[in-house]
Amino acid sequence: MSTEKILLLDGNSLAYRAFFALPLLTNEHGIHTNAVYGFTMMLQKIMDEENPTHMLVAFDAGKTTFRHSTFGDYKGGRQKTPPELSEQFPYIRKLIDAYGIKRYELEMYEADDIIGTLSKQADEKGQQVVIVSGDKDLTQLATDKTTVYITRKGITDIEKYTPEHVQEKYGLTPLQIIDMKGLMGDASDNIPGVPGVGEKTAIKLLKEHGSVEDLYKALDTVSGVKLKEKLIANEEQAIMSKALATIETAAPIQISIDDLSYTGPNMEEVIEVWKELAFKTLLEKSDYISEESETTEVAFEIVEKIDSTILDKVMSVHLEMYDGQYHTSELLGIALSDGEKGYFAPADIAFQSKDFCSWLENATNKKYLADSKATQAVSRKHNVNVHGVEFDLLLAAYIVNPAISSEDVAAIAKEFGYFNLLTNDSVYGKGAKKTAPEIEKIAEHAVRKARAIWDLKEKLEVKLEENEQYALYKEIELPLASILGTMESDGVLVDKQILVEMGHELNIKLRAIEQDIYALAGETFNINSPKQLGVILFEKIGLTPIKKTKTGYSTAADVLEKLASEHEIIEQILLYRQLGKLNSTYIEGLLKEIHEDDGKIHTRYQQALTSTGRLSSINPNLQNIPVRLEEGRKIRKAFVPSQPGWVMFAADYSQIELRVLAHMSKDENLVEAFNNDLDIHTKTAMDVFHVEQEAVTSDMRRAAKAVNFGIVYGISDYGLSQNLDITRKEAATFIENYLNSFPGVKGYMDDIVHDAKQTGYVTTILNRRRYLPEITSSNFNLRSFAERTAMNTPIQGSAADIIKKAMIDMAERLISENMQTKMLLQVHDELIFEAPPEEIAMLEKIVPEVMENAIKLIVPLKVDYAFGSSWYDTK
DNA sequence: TGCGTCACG
DNA sequence: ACGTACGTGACGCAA
Repeated sequence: MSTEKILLLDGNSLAYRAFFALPLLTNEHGIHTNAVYGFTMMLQKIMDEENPTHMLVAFDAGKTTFRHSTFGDYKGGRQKTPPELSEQFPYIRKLIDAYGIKRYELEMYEADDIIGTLSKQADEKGQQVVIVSGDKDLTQLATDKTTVYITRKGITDIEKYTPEHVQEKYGLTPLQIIDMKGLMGDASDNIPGVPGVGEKTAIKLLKEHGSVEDLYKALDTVSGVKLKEKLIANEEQAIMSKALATIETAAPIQISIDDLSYTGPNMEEVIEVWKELAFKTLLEKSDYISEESETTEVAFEIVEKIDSTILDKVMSVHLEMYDGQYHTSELLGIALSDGEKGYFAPADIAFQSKDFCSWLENATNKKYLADSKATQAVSRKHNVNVHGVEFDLLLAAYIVNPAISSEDVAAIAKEFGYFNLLTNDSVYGKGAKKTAPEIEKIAEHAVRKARAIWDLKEKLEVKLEENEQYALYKEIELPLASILGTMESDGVLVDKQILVEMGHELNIKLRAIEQDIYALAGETFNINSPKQLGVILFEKIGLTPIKKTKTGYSTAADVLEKLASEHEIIEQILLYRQLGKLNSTYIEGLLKEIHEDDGKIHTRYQQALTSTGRLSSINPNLQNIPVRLEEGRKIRKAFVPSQPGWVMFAADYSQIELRVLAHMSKDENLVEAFNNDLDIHTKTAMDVFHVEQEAVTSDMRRAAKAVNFGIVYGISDYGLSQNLDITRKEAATFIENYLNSFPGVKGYMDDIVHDAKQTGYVTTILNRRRYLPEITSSNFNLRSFAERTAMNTPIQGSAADIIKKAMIDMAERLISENMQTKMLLQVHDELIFEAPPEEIAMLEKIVPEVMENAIKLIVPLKVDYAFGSSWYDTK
C-alpha cells in the first residue's frame, strides 16, 4: 500500500471563497488581506489534518480557455474579479512558495483541468488524493482513492465528497454530476443546459436513464409532454453543456505527481509574508519571531570568569534558566550586555566570580533586568542580595499593557517592535520535546535577551511617562517584586504529617462513598468522568437534565443540588466530589510541592499576569486553599510557623471592593454607610427591600449580598438570577431598586462604560490601565463582556493597588521597627505573617494601621486580624 | 490540549 | 433578540 497522500487545491476557487467569506481586512498600507488570510487559515488547517506528502495549488491561467472554442460565451456575464481580490493574488502565490508548495497554471486550461489530470494519474497508480475547492463541480472527480473537499459557508468548514457521499446527496455517481450539469446548466459559468430543467428534474432523469446520451436514446419513455419538448429542442445545447462541465483529465501538463513532493514550509519566508500583511494572530501563535533574528548578529563572547574587565556601572543582566519555575530550575548561565557587546558566563562559573557577586550587591551599579523577582530569588540561593535594579522589562511591559502577560522576553520584545531574538520555545522546544541545546546556542539566546532588555529600556520608560504610569511602575511594582521574591524564597512551612493523616482518612471515606455510589447506580463507573456520570444520572437513572454543556449533560454542583431531592445518589456524588477535590488538589497536590530540603512550600507569585493588576499564585496556588467548608478548612492546620513557638498572623480588608466603589462613585448613600461602619449587606437589604433594619431577614441579607457582588462584577439580571435561583424579572427588580437607592453608583457605572468607549481603556486609583478594544464591538456578547469588565476592573484593580501599596509599607515598617516577623502570603485582600510571640502586640497595632492607611480613600478602610498556632487558627 | 469542574478572592 | 455574572489555578478525563 502506498503511504503517499496527494493534496490538490483549486487556488482561484479557494481565494474567491475566502474573499467573500471574510470581511475586508487591510494592513497598514491599505492592502486588502482577507482572501490571503482565509486562504492561509484553510491551508494550515488542511495540512494539519491531512499531513500530505505531495501538494499542488492549481490556478486558472487566463481568460480564454479551450472551452471558449466550444462555446464563445463560456463564463460570459460573469462579474469582473473585484480589484480588492486581484491585488491579493500575488501575495497568495508568494505565500504558497514560502510554504514550499508547488503551484501550476496552464495556458488555455482551468485549475479544474490540472487537478483532474493529476488526480487521474494518481488514481491509476493507486495513490490517495484529496482535492480541495469551493466549486462543487469538482465532485465529479471523486473515486475510491480520491476524496473531494468542498468548502461550506466560511472557509474552514468542509464537506467531504466520497462516491458514497455523492450518492447519498444526489443519488448519482460522481461522473453523473457532469450529466446533471449538462441538463441543468450552471448560471455562474454561463453554461446553458436545458432551459426549464433544474436540479430535481435532472437527477430524476439521470436516475432513470444514466447519462445525457442514454436519455436522448430513450426520449420516448420520458413522461411529461412539456419536458420532452424542451429536451428535444435543446439536445445540442445539452450535449455541449455536458462537454463544458466535463473536467479535462488529459490536459497537456508538464508536471507529474513526483514533482509535487512537499517537505514543509520555510517558516522564515512565511513569517515575512505574514509580517507584510500584518497577520497578528498567526504571528503570535508561531514560535518564530523573525527572520531578522537569523540575520542581525549580536556580538558576544563566552567568558570563563566575570571580572572588572567586563563589568561596568550600568549593564543589563539576564539569568538564563532551563524553565520558568526558577525555584527549582537549573541555572544555565548568565548573560550581560553593555548595549554593544554581550558576555555569557556558564552556570558553573557565574556565581563563582567574586567580582560579579559584589557587583550585583552594590546598589551603585545599575542593573537592567527582564524579571527582577526571579533574578533576586535565584541570586539569593547563591547568597547574593541584588541591589540597584533600575529597570524590569517584564513589569514595565505589563504596566504599559497588562494584556502582555507573557514571561518570554522575545514575546514581550515583539510587542514593542523588537524582533532580534528567539522565543524560549523555539530554542528549547516545548512539551515532551523540550531539551537544552549546546552551550553556544544558549549563550547567544541569553545574550540576545540581555541586549533586548538594554535596547527596550528607554522606549518603555517613555511609554510609562506618556501614560502617567511611571510612578506605578517604579514605586509600586518594582519594590513589590523584591518583597514578593523574599516571600517566595522564605516560603511557608507545611506540616507534612498533618496532610498525610488527612489523606489517609479521606481515602477511607472516599472508598466507602464510592461503593455506596456504585450500589445506588447498580454498576461501577468512573465518578470523576462527567461524561460517564451524565450517562448514569440522566440516562440510566432517568433524572431530568437541567443544563447542558458543549459536550453533554452538565453535572456541575449547582445542577446536582437541584436534583438532590430526586435521588439519594446525588448527595453521595456531591460528597465524593468535595472530598476528592480535597484529596487530589490539596493533599496530594500540596505534598508534591513541599521542598525536601526545608519542608516548605515556595509558591511563585505571578506579578505580570492578570488583566486587573491582581497577583496570581502558582506551583502551588496558595491563594485558593479551602476555607468556606470546615472539612476543607482543616487543610490550613498544616500551614504552620517556621520557628517553634511562633504564630501565624492574618489580616484582611473588610469589604475592600465595595469601599473602593464608594470612593470612586462618591455615592452619598454608600459613602455614608461606610463612614458609619454599617453592615453593608444589611444596609443594602434595607434599601433594596424598603424595610427597617430589624425587618431584614437572613434571606434578604443573602440576596442583598449577591446584589452587591453583582454590582462589583458588572451587573446583569441574568447573572444575578442564576446566582440567587430566582427569575430574571425578580433579579431585574432587585437591581433597579439598588440603583435607585445608590444613584451615584449608577452614574459611575454609566460614566465608566462611556469613558471606556471614548478612550478604549479603564484605569484604577494608581493609574493601572486595561484596554478594552471589544467595548465598541458590534457583537453583543463581546461588547457586553467588555462593558462588565469596564465596570469591574477599576474596582478589582484598585483594591489590588491598595494591598500592593500596603505590602510595600508593611515591609518597610517591619524593617524600621527592627522586627523578625515575616510576611509570607498574599491572598488578594489579606496578608499572612509568621511572628515571634513577643511581636504580636506590635503587629496588632501596626498591621491594621499600615493596611488601613496604605491609600487614602474618601471612606475608611477597615482591617480585621487574628493569630494562632496555624493558618487554620487565624480566625 | 480543551473541557468540565471546583477551590479561592 | 442576543446569553453572561469579575479575576484566578489545578485536577482528571477524553480526545
